[in-house]
Amino acid sequence: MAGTNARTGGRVRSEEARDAVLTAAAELVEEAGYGELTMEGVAARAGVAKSTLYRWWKTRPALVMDAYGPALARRMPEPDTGGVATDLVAFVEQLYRVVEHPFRVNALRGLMAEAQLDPSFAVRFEEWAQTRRAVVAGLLRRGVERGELAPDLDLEYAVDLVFGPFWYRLLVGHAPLDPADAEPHVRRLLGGLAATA
Amino acid sequence: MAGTNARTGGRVRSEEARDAVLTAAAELVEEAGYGELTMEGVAARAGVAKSTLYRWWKTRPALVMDAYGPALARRMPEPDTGGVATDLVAFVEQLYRVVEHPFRVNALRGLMAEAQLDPSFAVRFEEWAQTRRAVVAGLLRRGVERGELAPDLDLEYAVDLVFGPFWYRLLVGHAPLDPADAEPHVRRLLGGLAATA
Amino acid sequence: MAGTNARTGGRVRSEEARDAVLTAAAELVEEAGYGELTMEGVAARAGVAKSTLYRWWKTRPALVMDAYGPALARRMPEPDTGGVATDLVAFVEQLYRVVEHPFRVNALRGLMAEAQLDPSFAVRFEEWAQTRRAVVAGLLRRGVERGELAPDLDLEYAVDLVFGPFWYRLLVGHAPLDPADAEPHVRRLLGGLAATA
Amino acid sequence: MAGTNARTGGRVRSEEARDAVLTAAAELVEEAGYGELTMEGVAARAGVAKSTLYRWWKTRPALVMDAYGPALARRMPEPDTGGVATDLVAFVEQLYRVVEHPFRVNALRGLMAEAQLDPSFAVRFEEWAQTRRAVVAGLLRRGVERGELAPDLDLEYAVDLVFGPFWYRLLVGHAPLDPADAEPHVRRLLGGLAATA
DNA sequence: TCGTAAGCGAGACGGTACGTCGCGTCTTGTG
DNA sequence: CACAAGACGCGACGTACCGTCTCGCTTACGA
Repeated sequence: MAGTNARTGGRVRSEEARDAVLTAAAELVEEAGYGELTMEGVAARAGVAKSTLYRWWKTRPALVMDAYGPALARRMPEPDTGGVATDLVAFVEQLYRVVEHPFRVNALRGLMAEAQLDPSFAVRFEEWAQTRRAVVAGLLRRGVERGELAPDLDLEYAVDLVFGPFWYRLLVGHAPLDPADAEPHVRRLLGGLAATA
Repeated sequence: MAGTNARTGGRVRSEEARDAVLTAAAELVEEAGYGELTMEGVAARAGVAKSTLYRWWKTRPALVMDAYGPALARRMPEPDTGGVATDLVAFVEQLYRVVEHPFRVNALRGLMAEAQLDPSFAVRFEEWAQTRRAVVAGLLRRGVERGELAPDLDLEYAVDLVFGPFWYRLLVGHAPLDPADAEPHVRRLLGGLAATA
Repeated sequence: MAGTNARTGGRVRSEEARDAVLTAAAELVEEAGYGELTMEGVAARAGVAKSTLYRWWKTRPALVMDAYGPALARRMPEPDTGGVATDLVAFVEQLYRVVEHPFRVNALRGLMAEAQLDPSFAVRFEEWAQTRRAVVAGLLRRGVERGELAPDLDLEYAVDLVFGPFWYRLLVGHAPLDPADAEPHVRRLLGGLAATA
Repeated sequence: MAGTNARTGGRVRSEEARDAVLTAAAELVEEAGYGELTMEGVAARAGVAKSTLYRWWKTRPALVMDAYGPALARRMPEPDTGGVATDLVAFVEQLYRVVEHPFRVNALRGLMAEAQLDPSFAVRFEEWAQTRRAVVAGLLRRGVERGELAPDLDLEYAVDLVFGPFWYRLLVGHAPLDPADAEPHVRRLLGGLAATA
């Protein structure tokens, strides 16, 4: 009665195969980079038929999303320390800490690239990005409610000010991302660029 | 004396072929998007041999860079109105105006994607990005000198605050870019997020 | 006591499924030709599980054999009119009449093809062919006994002279098979090619 | 001016590759049989790219036709000894001699099978068969002109009487083909089945 | 003015990966 | 047991582009 999906008959999906695929995909991204990852290669390393791959993951980015998405999302706590400054610093520090896992950086960059090249994937990618944005948006909203932030704040743009520079550095590589910069960056963000004197 | 490189004969490069290629590349990006652009396709449309293509452009992004680079770089004046606020608004407005040329957006996104997938191109792309960053950096530096901006400003990060959100919106597509937003965005940037009361 | 084979329970075979499969197979041969028939396709059209198919028919030709074998064998009376000429004409006419059922032609050609590609099926196919040869052989043997045919007749080759041209036309398609040709063909066969004058 | 095909530019076709492919195809038919031959396998053995294979041979039978056609055609002399009996015996003997090359038998059977399964190939196959039929038809026509054969001879059917039993035995395998049988077979063909007494 | 040294279109070449299809086997229910 | 469902490993399919490589032809310079 309360059955979620009404399967009747049919061999059950092999968790073994699923795990092997996700592991293989993760390993290949780590070793050779997202650009070098091929469906063929994943299937071979996982000891799995290509048809099985395509049965469950229609495209390459969908696969990597599944292999990396959880790992990437896990590291996304919603800090709630009572002050927007400390909340933001905590979040941004965690954000910048991705550089401590170069292969995750690789995956992130690859997924972002794919989203540019494949419109159908772009949709899924944006959805994922929205889940991350929601965290920061919530955090900022609390700051507004507490009167810590400008009441006329454009939340959308404010969130962009957090993620934008992060992605920009990640993608262009002109400057390093350093967790130690989280605090000064947030301070600047809150205080603005203009001279206070 | 005049010729620096010591050519001693040989057919001269065909400007006709060069133009046909760049036109074809631009058209293909416009019509089908950067992701669909292939060297094979460009050669076919341009009525040019593949060997000619590869003689002058080693890779796909190098080609698109040539086809769009000028257009992308041209519209990047260094405003100098005497005030950092007006300078910034002028620049950012111009920046956001790229959305009025959807195919340029397409090209920008494609080049960014390629930079993620092809490390050797990443270098060229970063160089190009630096030329754009230099404009903003100069503009901000003048602001500091004039005492309009905080004297301890981290120029690098400040530039990221201008370009970061721009690219982030361009790439993720969660929110539109609107030249009309240039002024409020800059105002927020200068004033910071914190409540002024 | 009544049952010869000692089945001790278990669901009984579904005649419904059997019929659905044979019908589907026949239809597919008719519609798309033997070459396009697949086990997968038959199962799908019959609304039957692949496992059921394989339980009862090991191979594609075995299936088609079951679907068409009866129809092909049925119309093969052993005429016995008292004269070899009339017997032969009756048989050959009946043989040529297969062209009135194009899908049976299709099945015959497909089975012949399969016999060339699958050695294990070739055995079954030859057995089937032998049952048909036996009819003609018997008919001819009676002719020899009655003194109508050459006493030193090579029966094997004589039978080949009946079936050979039939199959050859069926398979190569260079000339039509026409039941009306049965009589002249038999006359020529009996009289030989050499001038009688 | 008299140029047969007006090629202008383009790398010339590699005879090396062509030969490697035809050799590989021939070897594979010999070793494993026509049914086991795959485009993939031929390409691998020939050390040639699959794309090269498909560039020149659209289908598997087209390839085997090219690999075996010449060999099969070479052995097809047009005997002209002055008498239809000796002409026929010479031809038929040569025909039956194919059994001395089991792999050619394999190829012939495979091609015949393919012609049944692939309508588009059937056309090419019939054309090839016609070239062989023409030889026998010519031979018989001379016999008619010389008064050796019945003047009202149905040439088409007469040719079928030569090839039909040959193919029938080749395909069904119920009886061996023996070059030594050529003479008696032809004798029977000319004299007919009916008792001469 | 003529030879040499490019550039050019054409297009074949060896490759790699693509995404699909059908195979025959298997593992689940349920009847 | 039979059966529907359907996932699985497998192998070949035919296609698309890749980047490289001959070809024969066409320019332009400079000796």
